[in-house]
Amino acid sequence: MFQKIKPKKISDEVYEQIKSIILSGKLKPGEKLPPERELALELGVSRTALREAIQRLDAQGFIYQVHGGGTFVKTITNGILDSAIEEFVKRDEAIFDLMEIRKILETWGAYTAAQRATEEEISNMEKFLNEMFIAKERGEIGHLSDANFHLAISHATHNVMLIHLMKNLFYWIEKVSYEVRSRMYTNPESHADLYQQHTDVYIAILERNPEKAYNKMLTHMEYIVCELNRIFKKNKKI
Amino acid sequence: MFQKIKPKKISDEVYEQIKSIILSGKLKPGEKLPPERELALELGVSRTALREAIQRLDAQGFIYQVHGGGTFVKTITNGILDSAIEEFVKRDEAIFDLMEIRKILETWGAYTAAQRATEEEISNMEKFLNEMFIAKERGEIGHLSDANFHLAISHATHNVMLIHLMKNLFYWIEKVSYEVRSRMYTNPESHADLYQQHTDVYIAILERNPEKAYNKMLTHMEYIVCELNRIFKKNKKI
DNA sequence: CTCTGCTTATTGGTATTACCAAATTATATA
DNA sequence: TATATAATTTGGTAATACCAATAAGCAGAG
Repeated sequence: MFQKIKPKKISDEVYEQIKSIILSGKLKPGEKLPPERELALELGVSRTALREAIQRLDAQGFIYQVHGGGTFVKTITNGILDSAIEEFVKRDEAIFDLMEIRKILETWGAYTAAQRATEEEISNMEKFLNEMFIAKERGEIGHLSDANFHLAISHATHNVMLIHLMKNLFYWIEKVSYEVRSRMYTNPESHADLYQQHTDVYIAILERNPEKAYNKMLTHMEYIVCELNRIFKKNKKI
Repeated sequence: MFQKIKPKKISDEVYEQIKSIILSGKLKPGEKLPPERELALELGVSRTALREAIQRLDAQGFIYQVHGGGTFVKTITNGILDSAIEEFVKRDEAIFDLMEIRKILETWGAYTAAQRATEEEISNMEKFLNEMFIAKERGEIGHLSDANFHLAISHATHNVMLIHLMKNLFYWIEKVSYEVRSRMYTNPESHADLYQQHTDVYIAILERNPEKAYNKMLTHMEYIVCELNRIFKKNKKI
């Protein structure tokens, strides 16, 4: 009934106004904003509050500033700059933290999928497995099918939290798959190894063998971590 | 041959330093940064330059500020969990899916904490364990200490992603603890059982026994799920 | 007329000081 | 022990000053 009142900072209001003007097209990419001192007067605020708004606009990729030159609207084709989670996952170290999380979630996921998967869900896994095979034969990377295969397994757990988690992590799962797969692009044997590992997981789920599914997924995850260690030339405790 | 020289603003350097500290896990979600005047002195910059850095960190989702209260590290994994959390809000039963995920994350967490915990982290766990004891003696519910104890274990894994995820889930962990504990409020024996389970986990970590820590946490989690089943009078596949 | 170098003006970046306002903590009182 | 009040802490904004990078204007040489 009652909404919590969140008082707005002056710099927040300035930020919203300038952002709105940019997004509406009134200020176009490359165009210059009025000089800070002038704009502050126009808005009826101090340079401090204006600059704080401008820092936020800068951080999110709307504008850029040239010392002594002026403040300009950025072209938005580059998109908004990375959020905190994107900055976080971008780092090599975070990939290993993510792999630790994935290992525990996805081994359990395989175990539980072997118990709970419907025929349709198993078919869905097979579909992505087939796509990986085709990609292998064609010399394609196949990272999208790989990530989708893992997502299909999480669906088969019927755990809505895991499904949401895996869906939201999908972009980074795909990225990891890409990193690993593009390195073994030229090595058909590794490609075949990877395909075999996914097949082993699939067969264990098909056989309704939870322990086997768990172990096969564990083997796969550890293989990925090894490859990542090789790629990043790092040693991380797992 | 020649690289374009991009001079760094002071506020950019401040931003990079604070960001790095957060991403590395040295500052954990919910933790407070030093007050601005103090931090500016420490960094040897003006409050103006510091605040400009802080606005950028805020804009990207690393930190948040409370007027009169302080500057705090934000949970970075909000985007990963928001849609899953919406499920709990909609359906009470979804809490069982959360418990499944907690079971696997926290058993691994206990295992890994037993391997990696520093003395300070173990002390921190003990602090919350003591608070639970005092709550038990005083006939208080003690759900906040309970949830903090679990969070402290996740801190000891040194997995930054898990730390943020567990902090995101803190409210729900606390809520589960409250539901379970307030039912056994009048039953001193159950209260003692719960305290004992937490103590067992703590001792296993103190003893640096990963397998034992894992098993004690598993026992604890299964106990909680049983209690929740009783409370919800529901039968859910585990 | 064009190019180069120098000077001046403009504009972003930071520092300092002061004060306001919201939250937190400490203290006094019922 | 609980509540109300006062004091302190801490973020938010304003004003002023000055530094530093860029842009624009101008003079002189070729």
